[in-house]
Amino acid sequence: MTPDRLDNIFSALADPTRRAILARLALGTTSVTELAEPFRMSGPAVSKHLKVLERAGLIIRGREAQWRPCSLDAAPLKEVRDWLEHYRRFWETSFDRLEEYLQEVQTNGDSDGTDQR
Amino acid sequence: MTPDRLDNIFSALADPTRRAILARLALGTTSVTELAEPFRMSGPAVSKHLKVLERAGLIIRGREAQWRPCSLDAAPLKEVRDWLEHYRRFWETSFDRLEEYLQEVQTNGDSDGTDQR
DNA sequence: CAGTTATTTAACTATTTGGTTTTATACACC
DNA sequence: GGTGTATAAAACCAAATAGTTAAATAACTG
Repeated sequence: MTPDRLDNIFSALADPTRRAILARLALGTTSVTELAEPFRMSGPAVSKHLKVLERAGLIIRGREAQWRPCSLDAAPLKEVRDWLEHYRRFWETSFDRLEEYLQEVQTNGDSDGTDQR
Repeated sequence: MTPDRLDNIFSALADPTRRAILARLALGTTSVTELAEPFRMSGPAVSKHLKVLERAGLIIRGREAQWRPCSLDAAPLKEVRDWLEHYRRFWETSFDRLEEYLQEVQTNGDSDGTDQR
């Protein structure tokens, strides 16, 4: 609903480290240290990435002794899916005609540029 | 395939102005000036947003006299859709059990009475 | 209590981002 | 060629991002 939610979600996803963290969490809940292990990166750096993911609602953090286990929460991805849905027809049907149209616009010079369906 | 492609796509989508531009382009090809019109923002600012979208492959620019008409190219969104697909099961089936699990983790594992929400 | 482990916070730095204004380029029209 | 219009590039700035190291917090362990 709020536009900022998508901002947060997309920008959280715009980093390969964070996407890798999500991929790891898809295998199951785990600790920060274990999440950090595959990366050549300090602990605090990973901690910051987790904060970004948490702000986007993509992870949930528990508390278990001195560990803060992280779990995937894919609910925000549903919003992304819904947003994407608006554009599905563009990559499905009209792509070839779009290409044609651009070809025409680039060579020809008399349209008013408002083609669509 | 390359991880950087998704980086570019997601970060291009992480801005409300740019998503609004894509929404406008879904209605049809148009000029930079017309794209800029709804925003309280200078022309060069919009020009930069278009460059980001272009780098992500989300728009294609033609040339028609002194105009550079922009058109939507939704192909990169297909990659997003494919990436999302890996997580679909998480927002479909297992979400409730995830909630339960976290509930358990947060209340359990706390034998000396230190309480935390 | 002292020590160890897990994690976050603080302070700092370099780079990127999103905006500005001013200047340059490309084309159309007279 | 000179003028107006559409757009991009340059130069600049403030704020955000992604990383660092060092210190603080929180919990277990002996």
